[in-house]
Amino acid sequence: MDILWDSTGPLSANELRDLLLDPTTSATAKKPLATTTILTVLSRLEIKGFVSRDRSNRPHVYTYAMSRADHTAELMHQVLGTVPDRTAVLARFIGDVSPQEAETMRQLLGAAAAPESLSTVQE
Amino acid sequence: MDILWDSTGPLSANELRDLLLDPTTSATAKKPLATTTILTVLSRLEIKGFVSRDRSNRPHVYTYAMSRADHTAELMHQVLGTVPDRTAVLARFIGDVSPQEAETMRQLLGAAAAPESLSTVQE
DNA sequence: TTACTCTTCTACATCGCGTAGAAAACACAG
DNA sequence: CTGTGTTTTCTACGCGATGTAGAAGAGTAA
Repeated sequence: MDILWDSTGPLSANELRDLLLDPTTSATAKKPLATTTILTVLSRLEIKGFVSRDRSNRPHVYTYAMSRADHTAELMHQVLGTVPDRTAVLARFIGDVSPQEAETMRQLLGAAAAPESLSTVQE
Repeated sequence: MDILWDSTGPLSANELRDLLLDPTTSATAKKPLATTTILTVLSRLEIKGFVSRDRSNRPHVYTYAMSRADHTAELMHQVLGTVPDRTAVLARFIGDVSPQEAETMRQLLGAAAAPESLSTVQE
């Protein structure tokens, strides 16, 4: 569901529907969906704050409210937030990342060492 | 649901039921649940591999199959696995942890630097 | 064998989600 | 203005997961 959307930019329901048929943009080749289906889904996503829509022009165009990376990171934080012992979880988590990713994280952490430089890079 | 369980050790359904009433052990003060309810839930959790049960003695006792920390960490990995650009997500994720936690992670990463020392500490 | 405890089976309501039809709201050509 | 095609909203259905529990079956100690 989110998968469909998380890839592209501002789109109308019909454009989105077409993209879903296109194997180039949609990994899992889908069967055609009714436009209303798309609309419904988008509405629900809007309610949940995952997408924002521009109502000014008739074919409303929708945009994600949060980049996929942001959203996923938030999810991870949420998951992490469900436990009392965050450190233990982080230990397990880190124990399971690939060496490359560990390196990546080390760098990221090094960079964000000072609380001042919290300006996360916008992609 | 998991919340109820994730706190304690090997328990029987009835013990668990009682614990759920006890505000000491259960954060959100609940209303009494039927024992069968507990059993049902435990069975379902067993099917999903979240708990294991000892059938040898009559009041079967149940234990979590995975520590909460492990489970949560796994969840986080799962979430992370849903995206193509893991680095971006990690960047956001790390950008949002508290300085203390960042420090913790730095240490954890330092420790696990060499691929040999993958022996995650068992709690 | 009985009486009591524990477990399994079955069931029902609710919820989120994927899907879409019917109807309402629009917008533009005549 | 009015019809006609497009877009959006309302409503709905099926499905699977989940919370809840009663009825019935299995075990066990007396």
